[in-house]
Amino acid sequence: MLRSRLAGLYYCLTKKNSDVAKVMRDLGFLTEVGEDDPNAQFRARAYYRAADTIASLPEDVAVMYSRNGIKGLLEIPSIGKAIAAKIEEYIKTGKVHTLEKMKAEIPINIDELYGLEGVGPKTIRALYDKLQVKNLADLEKAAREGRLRTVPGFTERKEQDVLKKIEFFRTGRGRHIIGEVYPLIKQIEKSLLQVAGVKNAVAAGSVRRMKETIGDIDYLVAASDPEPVMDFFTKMPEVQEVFGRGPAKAFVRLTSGIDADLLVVPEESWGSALQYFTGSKEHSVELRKIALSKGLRLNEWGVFKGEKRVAGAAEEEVYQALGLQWMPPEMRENAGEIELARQNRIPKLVEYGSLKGDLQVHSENSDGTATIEEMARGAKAFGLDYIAITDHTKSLALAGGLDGQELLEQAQKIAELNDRLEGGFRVLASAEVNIMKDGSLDIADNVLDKLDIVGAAIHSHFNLPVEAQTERLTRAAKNPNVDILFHPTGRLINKRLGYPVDIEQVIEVAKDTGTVLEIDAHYDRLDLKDEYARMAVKKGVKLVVDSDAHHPIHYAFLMFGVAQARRGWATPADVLNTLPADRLLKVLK
DNA sequence: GCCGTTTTCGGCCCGACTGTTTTCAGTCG
Repeated sequence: MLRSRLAGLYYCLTKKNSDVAKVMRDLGFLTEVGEDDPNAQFRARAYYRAADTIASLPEDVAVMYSRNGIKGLLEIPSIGKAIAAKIEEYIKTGKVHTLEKMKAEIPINIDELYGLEGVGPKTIRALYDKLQVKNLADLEKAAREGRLRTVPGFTERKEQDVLKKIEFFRTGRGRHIIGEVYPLIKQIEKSLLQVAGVKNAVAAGSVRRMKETIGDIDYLVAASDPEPVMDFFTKMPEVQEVFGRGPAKAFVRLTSGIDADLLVVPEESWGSALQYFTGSKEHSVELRKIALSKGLRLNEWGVFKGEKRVAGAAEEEVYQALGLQWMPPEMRENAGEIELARQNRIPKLVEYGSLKGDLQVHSENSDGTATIEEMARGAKAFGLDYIAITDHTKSLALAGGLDGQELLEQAQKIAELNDRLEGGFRVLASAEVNIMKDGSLDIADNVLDKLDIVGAAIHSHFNLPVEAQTERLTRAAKNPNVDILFHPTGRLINKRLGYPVDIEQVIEVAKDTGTVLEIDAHYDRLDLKDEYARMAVKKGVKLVVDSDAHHPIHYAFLMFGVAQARRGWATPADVLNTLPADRLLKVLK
């Protein structure tokens, strides 16, 4: 008895929402693949919905279960009796009988086959039944041997398509880091605006929502005659291959390996089309349900009452027709924003271009490529009023880290530079102090307290267990000289997960100590990520958005950091470097 | 499988594009 209770407790502590959500997604997927009855798609959808809900819960379902049992689970929307029982089973035993049975019946590699573009559940079923295709390798082999075309629905051409898609999937070109493709996206947007007859053009989709990575680019164009736009788009020099083209929609792959869609609508549908093409899908689905409940119908062409269009030209009027306040695209993830819109309580988010300073900037004195003065003048030209020079410290030898004496000398030079700089621009003496394995710092407190501002960061021992890593980070936060934790989770998007850390505990400690958490705006990092930024904002922990510039052109990264702050629902009051330097320093005292 | 100011049963978001379908299923966003 005791043993089983302990086992239960163990699972409670180890099953994260992402694990439970994965189980739900697998159940949904196998339901779609394995069952033919017309209701299967709705059961699958119920599983997917539950997965999404669980993934975005602020607290682990396992913890909620340990507190209130099944009853607690049933209070979660889109979780009913059957799914609650499965979650309970999973928390207690680490398995779900139904799922195991399905997996035994159709032993396919879900992770590999789910999400392969153009190959849906029905196709996967046919492939398994006819050719025993269980994974990507099987699929590739069957395609190469020309066996795919024996499956109904497949032709030689589709066989070739599958091979291309496998290649695309393998080379990891599925999702692109937004900062890497943003210039290209904007360049094409601009050239679409130049096409004769075009009234408006914008990259919608995840680009407009400013997600950290994007799957494809969704261009929306307003024009009365789609033909010339379609022609221009499919023949642009950036296009490698045209996948499809209808009267008002086209799909292409660009030479840079990213897919782009185009939709052309008349001006009177611009707003509804913009809403539709911006998404997220989940957000749009909710809007359409609201439309239905009001006796309306929402699609990309407008909001309709019967046959009559009652809104559609502007996004604002679409939301208004549904009884909702308009909201910034960065919030549209169906994560509570619709309820706020209903109550007219959408927060005023921190604005692009509203940052007055940048608190993580490197110079050539460590691993930067410009002098402090060049970084200062670059920041001024960019429109900032101050920067903090945060060169690395001595234990980061690779980056040419400074020791205490060198930091103090640098502070003296910064003071002299400030006298020389015109227009009230200010450079703050600072450092990106290295957090050691035990959470201590590599620079003495009697040096740190002479700097204007101190950031601390982890650059080593990434593989400590979560408890040790959390302790290490919170110990640094508790040092009264530390003002900011830089890039708090250490992740590199698409390259490195980041060290394991209990971010909720870090946020708790930051709240107690008044430590500020950074959103490092470098597009590789965007750390804190949107979700964690929102947790911090919710708890009242202050943020700063920094470029992590190693050259003056890197100040342009700040917009991606502001985007993450906005995705975290941060207002100007939540982001301290929207303040002038003197007020910022006062807050940090 | 979930859910209910029309319903505890019968719905479940909506439209475009593709292929070989000559009236629709599969897939996508």
